[in-house]
Amino acid sequence: MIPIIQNISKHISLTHEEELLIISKVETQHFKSKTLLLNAGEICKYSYFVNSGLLRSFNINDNIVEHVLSFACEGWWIGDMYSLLSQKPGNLFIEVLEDAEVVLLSKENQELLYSEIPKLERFFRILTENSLVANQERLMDNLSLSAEERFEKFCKKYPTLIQKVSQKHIASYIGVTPEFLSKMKSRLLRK
Amino acid sequence: MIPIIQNISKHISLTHEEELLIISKVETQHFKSKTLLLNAGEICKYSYFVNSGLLRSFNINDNIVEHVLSFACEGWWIGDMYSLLSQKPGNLFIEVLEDAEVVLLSKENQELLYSEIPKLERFFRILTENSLVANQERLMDNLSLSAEERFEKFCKKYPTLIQKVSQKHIASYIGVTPEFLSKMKSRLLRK
DNA sequence: CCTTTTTCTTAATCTAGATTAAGTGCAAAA
DNA sequence: TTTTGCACTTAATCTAGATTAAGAAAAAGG
Repeated sequence: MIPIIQNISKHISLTHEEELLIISKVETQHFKSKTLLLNAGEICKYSYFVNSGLLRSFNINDNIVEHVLSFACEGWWIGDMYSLLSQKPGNLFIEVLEDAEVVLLSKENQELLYSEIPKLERFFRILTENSLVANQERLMDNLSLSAEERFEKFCKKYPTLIQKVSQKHIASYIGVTPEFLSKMKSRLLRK
Repeated sequence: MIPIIQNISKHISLTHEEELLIISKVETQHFKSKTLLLNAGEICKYSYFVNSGLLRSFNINDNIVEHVLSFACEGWWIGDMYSLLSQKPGNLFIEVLEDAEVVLLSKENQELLYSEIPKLERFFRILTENSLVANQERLMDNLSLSAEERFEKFCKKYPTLIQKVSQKHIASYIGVTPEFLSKMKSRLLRK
């Protein structure tokens, strides 16, 4: 079964015609590691659904430090929500970390699909709600937990990512320097 | 015009019957300052829409330190999204900071309204999307900006809240101690 | 009105995590 | 095979912001 249809079917049920319509409105592309799907300053045109491989979104602040907003591997959606919704230039980069097969859904087609298949409003509502819940938890964790606690939580929550993602990107995600993460790791091992 | 209908009408258009149906499914209540609408450990039953007054949601970590997740004044929605969606006990408190008139929409009625007025899926999708965008920005700001920059951004973004919200709650929202916010303020004034 | 409680300020001291710097290991290019 | 460039480690030093403490100011409550 086609992964993106499978993903959507987790929350709503689709007729065969609806499935075909959706498939006709997306395109699948392959990207090599290190490709930038989106550059800061650009307007985000697509929602991306990952069939295989690994992506990340991040920004770069005034001091030229990168901060990872999210990772996306198999079965995850990624994009620059701000830019996609407002159709203004965003601050996010989206980069391929491991050769990836990605399904692209353009904003226009997404809106077209909303009008053809109103149930999709529900699907994306639920998707966004879950994303918001995860984001709120991460925000509160950043406010109230120590770096070590955040790291341990990350390991428990995303065991598959720890294998795949380089340490410096994990450091950036949990909000510490790579040096400090390295220090924490050896401290944790010594226990 | 009824504020909650006005709010919903910002994103979708409602017939008169639909308006009446919505109104019949919500209840309006008055709460005194310091009332807790929700306690950590409880299951959140309602989405709250603020007609007047001021609320905040916050959690308390192991060290008994409070962290503000959000404020809500006139025209804003608030709730414990995690608990509301999962119907599991949450970690958020929702407290009244200024005597408030609040519209309560129960989860059951919200779902009933989704089936009666499918357009509402769209409304809450958009509401959640906007909330997610704001949350992502705040998260990235916490990762990449200094406390002073976060404070200045807060002042620009929520000029009305600065008047109403006590300094210790603003400190908690931007992620510093009240002492340090006080120090920053006098430092900024000296410039 | 006065009393009590809470918020805010100021200042000294402390620390988690940043910065800087130097070195190691390893894979890709050449 | 050498070289070049990352990713990671370790360690010394530094700093933004926390903690502690105590007084001043404001607000709440009788």
